[in-house]
Amino acid sequence: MANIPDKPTLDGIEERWVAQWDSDGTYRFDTSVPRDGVFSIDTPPPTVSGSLHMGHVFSYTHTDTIARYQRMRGKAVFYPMGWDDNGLPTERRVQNYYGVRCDPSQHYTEGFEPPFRGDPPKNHHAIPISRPNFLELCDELVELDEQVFEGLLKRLGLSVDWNHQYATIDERSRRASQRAFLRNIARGEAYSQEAPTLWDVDFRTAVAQAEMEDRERPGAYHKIPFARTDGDGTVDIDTTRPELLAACVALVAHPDDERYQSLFGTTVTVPLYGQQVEVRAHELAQPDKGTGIAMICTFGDTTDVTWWRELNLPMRAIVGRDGRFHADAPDGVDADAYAHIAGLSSKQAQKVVVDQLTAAGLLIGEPRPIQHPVKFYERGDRPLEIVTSRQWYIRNGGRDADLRAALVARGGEVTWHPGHMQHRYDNWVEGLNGDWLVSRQRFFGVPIPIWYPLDEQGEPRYDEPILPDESELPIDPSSDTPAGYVDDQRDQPGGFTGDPDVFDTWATSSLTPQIAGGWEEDGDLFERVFPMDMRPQGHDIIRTWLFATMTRSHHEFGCAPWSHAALSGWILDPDRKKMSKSKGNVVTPVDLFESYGTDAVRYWAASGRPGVDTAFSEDQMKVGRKLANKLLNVTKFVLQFGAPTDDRSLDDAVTDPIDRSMLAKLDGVIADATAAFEAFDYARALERTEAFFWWFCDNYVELVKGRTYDEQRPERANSAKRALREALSAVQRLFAPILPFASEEAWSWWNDSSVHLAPWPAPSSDASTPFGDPALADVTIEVLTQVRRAKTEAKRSQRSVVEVLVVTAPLAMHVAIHAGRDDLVDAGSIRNLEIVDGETVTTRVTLADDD
RNA sequence: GGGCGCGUAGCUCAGUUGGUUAGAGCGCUACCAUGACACGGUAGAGGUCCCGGGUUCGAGUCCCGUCGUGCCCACCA
Repeated sequence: MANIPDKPTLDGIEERWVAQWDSDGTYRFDTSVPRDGVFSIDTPPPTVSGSLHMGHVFSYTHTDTIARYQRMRGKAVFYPMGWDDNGLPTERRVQNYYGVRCDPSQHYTEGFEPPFRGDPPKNHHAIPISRPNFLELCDELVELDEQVFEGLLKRLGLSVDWNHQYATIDERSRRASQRAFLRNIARGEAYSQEAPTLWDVDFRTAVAQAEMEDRERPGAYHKIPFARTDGDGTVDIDTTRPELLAACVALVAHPDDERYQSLFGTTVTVPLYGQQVEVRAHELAQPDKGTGIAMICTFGDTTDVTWWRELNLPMRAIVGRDGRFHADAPDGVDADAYAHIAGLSSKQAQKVVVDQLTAAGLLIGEPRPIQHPVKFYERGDRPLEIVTSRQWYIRNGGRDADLRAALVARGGEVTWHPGHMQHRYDNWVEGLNGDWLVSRQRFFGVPIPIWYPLDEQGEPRYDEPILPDESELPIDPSSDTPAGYVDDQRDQPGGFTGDPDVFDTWATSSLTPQIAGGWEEDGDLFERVFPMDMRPQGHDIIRTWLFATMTRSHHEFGCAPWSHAALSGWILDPDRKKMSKSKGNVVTPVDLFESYGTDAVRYWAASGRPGVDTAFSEDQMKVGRKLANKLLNVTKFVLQFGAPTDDRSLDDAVTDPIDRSMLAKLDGVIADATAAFEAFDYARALERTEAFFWWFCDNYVELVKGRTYDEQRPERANSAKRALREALSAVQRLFAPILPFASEEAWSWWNDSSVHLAPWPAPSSDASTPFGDPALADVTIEVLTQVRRAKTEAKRSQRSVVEVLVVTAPLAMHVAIHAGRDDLVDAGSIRNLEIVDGETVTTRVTLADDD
């Protein structure tokens, strides 16, 4: 305390304060505080297999400002950190880092040493290793990555309580994930089903609706004639997927379509393959598309699935899980014709079929190229196929209007920041067309905790799954044995088999409030933090993370998992395009922390309003650095006068109307900043505080500086000193959530404990009896500005002396000018001041000659 | 096709129930070493608030429409 450096500097303060906060436990969550004194945050777990990028810096800063504000308001802030290490990105990173690949057929090797730790040579062939060995390497690498991330996030100044950490693949998460799922099953909210499923043929896994995206791809309409069975000519259809003719099970047209009325119920013959299919009517058929009549295949797209299901059509599946056409022809299909496409990929098959059609004269005209949206897995490179497979689902309203309505209503229980983001949630939930597919055919993930009995033929009895007891969790059904069986019975007729699949990563990350809050593990903690106060996240994952979390909480607890959802925007390149990964990595966050200081980078982040896409701007960081620097310097200035010795109240000690005016203005700023933070609008709070701060430094401080130095009149000097310290204290605390390092540094020069544990500033007066007139000082400042202008225009120093200043002002303002008269004379170096009556505030400045 | 944003100074953006002369920062220009700060300070130039209607005494702000732009969703024959 009272340890003011001669030359304040921002350099090195991050390292110093991070260490101090760590050792002081400044951000430790007080586990004894009851729920209503807690502010809990459902922190997004970053994917640790990537690198920290500007998007993290941006959105984590936003959350941190709210956390710090709430802490200063006296809340016990539960601010945990999670690591998302569950899923494909980790799987890939482990492969690339160690030069291995997971091969479930391999046996576990005790003490396995990977061939490389980092950067295997390009020509290295990945070594196949067992699933347990692979998972061990995952754990090892994830641990390393997490340490790096923790260091970076501390450097960013996050006020996380590092005692509360979890990883989405750790034992606690696996247990929570399996437990929640078993309860979903018990209540009928989860079920397995053999059904057509969107399938990525490269990843060999099923894909959920939330993970799909449309991409515009070139295609072509092929017009193909189907011979009417009654011999009365042909029915021409348009298709972009002629290779699926063998999978055709019906034709369909709209029930009201005049052209096809007479055809409904009749049959036609599929060209090349000869199967007879019926012409059916369905509302989804669009008369204006193609010829208005379409072929239904099993399956070309999701509409086919709907038609197939609703019209009770037969199945002629031809595409396998590897993306290749089955070896054998489906029922009713000419085997010789089918042999031409057996074993081919869709793309190869299309070429063959088109050639055959052309040769047979069955292609009407040329194919007409079009651009059309095609469904892809968001990580995939080839269009999704639809294959039939057994999968697990969790009900999410996609097939149940009541549940859907209930989930939309849950969305209404959450306050959205910004509010319009709720539309995206509603939009998504209302557009669901199926339940949530949670099983994935991957290795690294939380295993689905299910076994199946095998019948005498060795076939699983899926309708009688064997479930573990909750007390056994987490389990891995591929290595653990269910109660009542011995391990020798695994995969034997009459024995059992483990479900080979793992959960979708969202099935686990949808439980972050439960995992972080200690659900069923630490009941005392859980009661204090759940439902949580805040879910911060990107708006791009409303349909996945946010909705999934809502769904799980709805099923398990019958409530929304949080009361506020804060959606952050994107980082854009300076040219307003979405910032690409490659560009974002050119300048790393750490480089920026070192160039401008962390506070400066946070200043840039906090100037991006909630939910608004924000341009990356080093210029803004420069401004932030300037601001942080100014905060240190003005603190030094104010504190150099020493602590006032009188013990009078602020109201008694601050006697000068200019000082009281400043404090009244400050009260307004505190009220605005508080209201803004209450509405999660850190950007507005910053803006208000910053505007006041520059006004304070440039005008108020300059105006009262002379008086503060004036030892001849201690009463007047004391008023200024008290007002300066009062304002400084408030400003440091107002900035603390945004600029935690500079605020702490400046605060530490005259306080013993952390600014981050100091109470959020309160107005020094209430609205009914204001401290003063906030506008009063501005009259004097306006006159001072005009004097400065005169000096600038005369190209003279601001210190040059004004021989005579004549101020013209309306009579009503004379009181204000008289109030600031002495300060004005001092700040403007004015020898003679006259005040006369007039319409507006104008000045006539007569400068003294240079000496 | 449905939904949601955004369009204010060269740039990035404020502008909270409609209320005098539309603001800030950056950038630009000129000037100043003044006792907290040269990682400083002072001032200046710069705007048909996308366009067109309407409501109103009064519209950047409210209503209708057009245009531009971005995102989300959608059954893709």
